[in-house]
Amino acid sequence: MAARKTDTEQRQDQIVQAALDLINDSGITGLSIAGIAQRVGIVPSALYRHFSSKDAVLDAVLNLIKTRLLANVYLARKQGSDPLEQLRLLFRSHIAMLNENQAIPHVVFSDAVYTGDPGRKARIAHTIATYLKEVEAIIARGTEDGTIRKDVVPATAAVMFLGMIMPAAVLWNISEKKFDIAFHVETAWPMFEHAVAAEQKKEGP
Amino acid sequence: MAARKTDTEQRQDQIVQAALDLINDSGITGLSIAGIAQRVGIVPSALYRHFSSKDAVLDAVLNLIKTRLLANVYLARKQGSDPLEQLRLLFRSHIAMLNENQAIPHVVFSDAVYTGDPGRKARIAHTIATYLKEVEAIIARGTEDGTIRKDVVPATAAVMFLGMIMPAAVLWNISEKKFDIAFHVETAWPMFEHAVAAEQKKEGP
DNA sequence: CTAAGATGTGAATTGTGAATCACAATTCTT
DNA sequence: AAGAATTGTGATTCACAATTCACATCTTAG
Repeated sequence: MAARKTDTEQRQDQIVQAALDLINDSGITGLSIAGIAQRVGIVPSALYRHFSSKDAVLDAVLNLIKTRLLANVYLARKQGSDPLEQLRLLFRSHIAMLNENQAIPHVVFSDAVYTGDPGRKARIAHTIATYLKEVEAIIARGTEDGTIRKDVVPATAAVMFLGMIMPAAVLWNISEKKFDIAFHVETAWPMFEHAVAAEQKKEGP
Repeated sequence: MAARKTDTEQRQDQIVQAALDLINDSGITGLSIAGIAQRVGIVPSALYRHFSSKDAVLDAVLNLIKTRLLANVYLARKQGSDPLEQLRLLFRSHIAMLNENQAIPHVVFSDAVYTGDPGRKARIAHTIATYLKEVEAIIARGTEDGTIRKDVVPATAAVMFLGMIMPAAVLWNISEKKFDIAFHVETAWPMFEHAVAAEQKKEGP
């Protein structure tokens, strides 16, 4: 049954990914060294060859999440032609991300993350703050180029942007996937646009 | 050191309140039989005279939260003259509630709540759904009496209403209370109003 | 090929927190 | 006030999960 020996670097990646998957399935509560090890195909004690502690694994997971979140932002910024379009893309991709990455709300909202290293809470706060700053910057650019109304407060609009995603994630998760997320995306965006856009887009002929 | 003997009913109230307080302070993770007992002033094993298990305590806490949430809605509905005003009042009181009741987001978001009784998740889902239905009903009344635009989808608007509160709660909590929640209330509401109201309120002369 | 280093394994250790139980102290009933 | 019922206590059990450790096995540099 001996597992094939593998580079620490690869193992670390496998472990972090397994941890993320495990959180997706069973939440933070279900995150155990044994569970991770099983998914990776090694024995629990072997995991300590690659991470010094469970906390260290959790930190690595948080880093991965941070990376993915920000990658999303950069992609949207690159692909969208104007600020409003960039936000729309970000909104859609972020929602699409929920399927595979329920772990994000699980980890970010759960206080299980806070016990242990006290610096971790600060680091999560920093990640969220960074994400919000990015959104805020997009909005600020929108107020400058006229796509977004001048009286919109970028910081607040950024929080409300998050407010389209966060409740949707929670509802979708808590309702056993019964919450109609596609409908939400279609109807929430026009509302948000109405709240911030300088002029409404006309539809039809 | 023997604690004074007290009616089970009173003790149950004390225990639920202590549990709620404990969650406020230390999150779901910090919720322990020992911790609750200490706050109540009894010994851990004594708690089992009043609740059959930790799960039973948690269920009682959820009930308390449900009651408080809905009480908020009924009060706002009673005091507000028109639907939009009712929403504004609900928003403010809900935010004000955050100080004492951080436990609500803690409990709702934490998956610690889901492990154990599988019916609990459903019950939480039901509570949130009920809350949303109430908000939705207010909005629907608004579209009828003309305070809210006809093209606003009540269900979506209700989720976005929640979206003003939920991220604020999380940010406030995660930033060690540094998030400027008063500012958020002042600036988010006009945005929401702009998104749904039939006409903007005029300011100044 | 072989020794050193890296990785994997199973058993044992430790800590934690929920739950149980026999017994003690109190409150209540009559 | 005596006995029953209720509530409180301390010791203890139980399950579970993280971590450590001595030893086994693989990989690779030389």
